Amino acid sequence: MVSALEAESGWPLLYNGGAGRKRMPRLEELTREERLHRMRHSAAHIMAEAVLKLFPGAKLGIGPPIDTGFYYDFDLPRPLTPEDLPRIEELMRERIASDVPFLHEEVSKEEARRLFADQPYKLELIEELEGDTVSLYRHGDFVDLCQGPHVERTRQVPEFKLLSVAGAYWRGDERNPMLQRIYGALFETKDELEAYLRRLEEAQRRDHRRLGRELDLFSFHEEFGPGLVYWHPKGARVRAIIEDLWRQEHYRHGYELVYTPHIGRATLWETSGHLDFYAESMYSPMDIDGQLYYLKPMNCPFHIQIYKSRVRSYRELPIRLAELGTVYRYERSGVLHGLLRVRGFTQDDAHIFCRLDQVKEEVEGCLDFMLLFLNAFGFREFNVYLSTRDAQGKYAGSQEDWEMAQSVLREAIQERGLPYQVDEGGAVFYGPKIDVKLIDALGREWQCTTVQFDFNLPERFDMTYVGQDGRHHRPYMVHRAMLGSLERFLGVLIEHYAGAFPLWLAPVQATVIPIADRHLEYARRVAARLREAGLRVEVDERPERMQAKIRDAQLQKVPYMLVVGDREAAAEAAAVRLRNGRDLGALPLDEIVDRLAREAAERTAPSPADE
RNA sequence: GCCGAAGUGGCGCAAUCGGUAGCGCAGGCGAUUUGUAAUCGCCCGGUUGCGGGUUCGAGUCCCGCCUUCGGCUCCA
Repeated sequence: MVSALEAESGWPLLYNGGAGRKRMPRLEELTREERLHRMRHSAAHIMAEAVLKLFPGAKLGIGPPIDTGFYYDFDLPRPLTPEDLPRIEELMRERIASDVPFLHEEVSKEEARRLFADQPYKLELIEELEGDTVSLYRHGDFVDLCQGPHVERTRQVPEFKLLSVAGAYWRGDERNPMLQRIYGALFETKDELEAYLRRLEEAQRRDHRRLGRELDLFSFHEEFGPGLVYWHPKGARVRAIIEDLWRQEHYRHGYELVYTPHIGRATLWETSGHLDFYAESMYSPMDIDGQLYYLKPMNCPFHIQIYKSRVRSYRELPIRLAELGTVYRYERSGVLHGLLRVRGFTQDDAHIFCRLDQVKEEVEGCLDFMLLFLNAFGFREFNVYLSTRDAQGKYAGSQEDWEMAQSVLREAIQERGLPYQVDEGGAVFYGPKIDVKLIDALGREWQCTTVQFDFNLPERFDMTYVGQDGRHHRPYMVHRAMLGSLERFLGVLIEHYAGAFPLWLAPVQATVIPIADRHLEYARRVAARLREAGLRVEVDERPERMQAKIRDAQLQKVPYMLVVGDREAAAEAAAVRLRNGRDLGALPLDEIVDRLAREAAERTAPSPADE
């Protein structure tokens, strides 16, 4: 039986073949998400068809939609090069223009095996599918194992662009063969696609690796060790400002700061269990007087020693120990990425040891502290992930403790009105955790804050406190980092601000620009006045033209340029120019000092648009 | 670690078919003393990532290694 609509359009509008057929909803009846999903998925099929045309022997992997487009994985006789992409795009456009329908069918597994006889990856998928039949989608001569749904006709696939070729393991498992993945971007309208491509370019422009060099913030010296950061004076300045604030705020929030060694004997790491479950990330030991010492990948065992240095009473809990602790971890060479993934980094680490009745308040304290602190850097939006245990895994700690901890974490998130997702089974074996990802100016997510329960280490190190009842009790332990690591956080900040740090963070807050040599002396006096007010000021004394000095200060993203010539010197003033190009004209020196000092003290975090 | 691409003065790039490694910026020196995004001239600077090989001759071709970039995997 053919419906009127089907008869009219000339192709079967079937969504589910066989029993329970229903009409495939028209695109305009769907939500934007559903439409995009179909369009991207269909584009992936069309791309697979094109690749198959160019490489008749190609073996197909999978080709799903993703949140900016689609990809498809192929096993090909030769490596793809970027030059192949336009050719594939061309074939795709031809197919889209031909406007053939997407047809859905259900066939028996047996038939599917025949159909995909020369497609080993598809055969593998067929075997793993449940039921006796499998679902196929066909357009033109191309057929793919696929649940769908798809668009009705190829012409409904809108603007797209193939972006890149990359390697990808079959089914994401590194023991499997490496396939070639083609990524494409696809949006409903040309404007949206272009906006997305512009955003990619913008991200490149903000790349912290590039800005780090241009603004003289940090460097890497690969020949002497990849993944190891060298902070230059200006980058170190920004870091020091953050660290100072961090220390100050920790004291204010009831933390005690500690310093611990960078190495510890093997026995420490045996007790902590790191040599069993974390050895892959640890560097080879060094022999000191016949004893093996390891560089620390974590600070926790050291903080535990401080806790254990004497008997603890329930009265002293909670004990909150915080440290900017530098750790070293082996990361596989292919994963290093600027400041965002390094081999040596400084965690803004803290460990809270407390009683059961204090757990909730402590977790809430962590979240509130985090919100307060990250707000100072202009981060207002966060995505929160709650990782819980699942039924299968092996976990340290009792069932009751886990339930307590998970509900405490959940309530803390909910009470703060933070949007969150639960990652069931995402917990590490020693306890449930909250991960907070901040959202930067480009809408990207960055993992920074983490709050983790630990039911393992207190046990392993036999930590105790003496309770009101005079008996020994096991304290609860919470690991917590707010910024994650200073290296990563600085990398995120650089990209967030596109290098244009707000005044309070800017390594150089103002550059005084004398117009001619005869203004040098006055320029120095201006700088001295500002420095007295605690501001970071430089005088550009180079024998350059004023225009060149302005340009350089601008490129260095210095917030304030203070131009001084005859008129300003006579009036005890400076002509104020902002890095966004705005010219405030000449202002009295007193007013400038007040204005800058106030702005710096307020730690305002203006939107990166000020750049 | 795996797949692909790449590595040429500090930075960004060029060099035909294998035939004398160039340019801009930065840097140094000199001149200029300037009013809101680059003043002019001169000069210095490279064993072409490292090691082998092919060749009369290698930045260019071949092999190995290192590193970076884009992904994958990993991220206790």
